[in-house]
Amino acid sequence: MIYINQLANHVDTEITLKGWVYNYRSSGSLVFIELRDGTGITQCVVAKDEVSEDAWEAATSLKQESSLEITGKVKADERSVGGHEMHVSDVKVFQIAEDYPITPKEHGVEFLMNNRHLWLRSQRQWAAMRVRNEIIFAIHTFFQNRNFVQMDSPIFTGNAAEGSTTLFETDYFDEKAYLAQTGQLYGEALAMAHGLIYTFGPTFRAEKSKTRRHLTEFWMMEPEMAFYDLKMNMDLAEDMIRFIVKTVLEKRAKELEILERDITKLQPLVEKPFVRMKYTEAVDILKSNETAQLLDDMLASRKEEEKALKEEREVIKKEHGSAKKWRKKQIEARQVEIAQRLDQIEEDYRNIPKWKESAQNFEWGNDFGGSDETVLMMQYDVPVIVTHWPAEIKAFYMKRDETDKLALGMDVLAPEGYGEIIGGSQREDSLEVLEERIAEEELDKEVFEWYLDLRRFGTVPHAGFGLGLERTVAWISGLSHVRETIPFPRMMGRLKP
RNA sequence: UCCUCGGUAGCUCAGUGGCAGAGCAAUCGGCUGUUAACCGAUCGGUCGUUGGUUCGAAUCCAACCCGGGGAGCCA
Repeated sequence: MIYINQLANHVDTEITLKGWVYNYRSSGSLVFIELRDGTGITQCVVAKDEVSEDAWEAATSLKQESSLEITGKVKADERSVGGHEMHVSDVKVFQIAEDYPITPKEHGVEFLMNNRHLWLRSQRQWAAMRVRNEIIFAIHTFFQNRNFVQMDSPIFTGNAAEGSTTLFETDYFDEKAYLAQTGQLYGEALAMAHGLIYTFGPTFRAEKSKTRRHLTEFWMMEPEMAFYDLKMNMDLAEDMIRFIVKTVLEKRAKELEILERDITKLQPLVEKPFVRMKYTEAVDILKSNETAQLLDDMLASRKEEEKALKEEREVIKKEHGSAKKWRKKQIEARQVEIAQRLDQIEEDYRNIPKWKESAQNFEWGNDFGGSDETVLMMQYDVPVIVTHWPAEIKAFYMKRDETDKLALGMDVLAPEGYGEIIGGSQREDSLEVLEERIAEEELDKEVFEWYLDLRRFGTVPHAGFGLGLERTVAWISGLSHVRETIPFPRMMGRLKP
């Protein structure tokens, strides 16, 4: 089989491609077929007087997503997508697809989600899945090269790991079982067996979150390392993220281009070190005059943008009446764009004062809200690692610093408002302290006995973290919603397809 | 659970009290270099549902259903 992404090796030779019609245009005795075969898209040109009557009949009967086999000579052609073109000598149809629902026009979210099984064939979705795959492969490469062993944590568990989150309950032979919300506690057991391990699998959260950052089923990669402290944990997380970003930039440039990703936003973190700060510093920054000023400036720049957009809208509105048809379309498209941006600005007007208030009045001891993360991250072009959190707002298993007030947790926040992509910590390694915590939080000690064994039999300092795959894919791809970063997203109210 | 925006043709939308509309898709015809091709014609409706106000409701009111964004919670 020859695939479209290998066309450069077959210029001026006759080959056969198998695939689907991505788009179709005809012009009298010429037919242009944009063929996709899973590896890419190329244009195939069929000329009536160069093919048999049967082949011409087949070519003119094609519709979007029809499946077919095309034979022809590969030509280098600048005019064509991908830089190559097929001069067709024969066309064989597998099936003519009738009324493919997703046309090359715009569609709404609900419609596309209902047709997710078909939407995956579209260019942007295709590119996003390729980036996802590259990220997964980069993660495995990174850890395998460092002698980590990939092991799997169970999906059915008998108890919640942290007590706080809502879990999916299932019936397990008349016993209650929950779908795992993290593999971490198991990861710790595995690290005590192999030293360096990572788990990679689906996790489940039954929270009723309807936002662009949440799924009920998502994939998490969780390394756990014996003899690692917080500093080593941070270094590992930073090295890993840098490796992932570097790899995607190198190997998936074409996909990032399809996704219209502004890669200058990713390049800084290939060379620059990440920003590291303690929670207390982060709070100071949030409450600072500089942050307040930044938000005021943001509001002012929105006002200017709004004025400019409204002026532009008036100008093109006048032009519209006497414009030629193609220009009219261009104007109409631009008007939709302007309307959308104005809506966004309208929302910013409502949000920015709230963000400012939330940041200015932030009280030490609280967890950061979504807006606080955004406001903090507006000030950096590389990820920020926040450590030393108030112990009360962090999980019982996190080790505390010498003051006993601060947990040695770390959150890695991605730039551009993508939020928390990593949460991790150095783990509490003292049996006594851990027993105290469990009592304090009124957790059922019984279910943690096996976990406490890890502290009874050769306990060591250790640390680990969890990387949210979909948030990472969204950030690197520049996608605004995690639902486009997984083939079949599961979220509140969405179980099909 | 709460806040907020929305639901009109297969799709994307316009229509804010007085004849149900446009573009795309589909169907037919035209065109030898198209790039979301273009040009002409045809087809296409339970205006989310139920009830109310009104001479008259897609439009106003109420309840409910469904979806988007956000809060809380989190990766």
